[in-house]
Amino acid sequence: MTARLQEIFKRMLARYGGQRWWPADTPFEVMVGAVLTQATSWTNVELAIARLKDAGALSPSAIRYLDAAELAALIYSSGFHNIKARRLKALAKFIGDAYGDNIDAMREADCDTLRRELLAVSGIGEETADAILLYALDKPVFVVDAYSRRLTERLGIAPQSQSYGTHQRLFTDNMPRDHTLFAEYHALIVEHGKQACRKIPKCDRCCLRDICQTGAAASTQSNHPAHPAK
DNA sequence: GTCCAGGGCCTAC
DNA sequence: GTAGGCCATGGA
Repeated sequence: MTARLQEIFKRMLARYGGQRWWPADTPFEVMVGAVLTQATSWTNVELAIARLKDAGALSPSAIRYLDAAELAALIYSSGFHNIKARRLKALAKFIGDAYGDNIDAMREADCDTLRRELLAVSGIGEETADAILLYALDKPVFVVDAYSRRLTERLGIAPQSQSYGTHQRLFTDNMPRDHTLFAEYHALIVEHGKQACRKIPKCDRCCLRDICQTGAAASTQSNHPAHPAK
């Protein structure tokens, strides 16, 4: 499995180049983006982050200070604005209460402990917590999302229905525990998903088409159904 | 007009 | 424990 995962990484890197995620100026901006992108396309999130920046609201204290309705208005474009406003305030409160708004202190904290703390924050689930740990705090955790589930299912590596932890261990147990590698791998999976895995005709240009179980190549060789909707 | 997007929470069963 | 509903906008 290790060699297979490395081959997949190598091909995507050659095809798409280094992604150098996450697109943000500060670790806290990464955290905000991780919450806002829940079930939302990144373009909508960018609009919301730009408005938060303009309002000078991209710090834990500013988020705490803002009225929930004001915050919801600023992040309107990201969808679920009322819920996400509550989630951002809960996250900002946690950072203030537990770490005194000191992001460096969070970075130095024990990874497992911090993950448990983040999961206890309302609105932070496993994927969001891991995105924060990996991209904002340089912790070596792998982010499992819809893209990685879709990819591993199509490559016949793992069924999409696997639990989050099982899916995550597929990568963490078979790859060097390096946050830079995990960040790049996940970013490449997302880029690959956007460019090559969403529409069947694009499979012709997919760098993984010869090992894909459900792609165009596979479906022309058998009666295998084309890509599942999600 | 319809579908989907870099989830998570809550409720019912 | 798990399936389903809900939260919601913007782009394709």
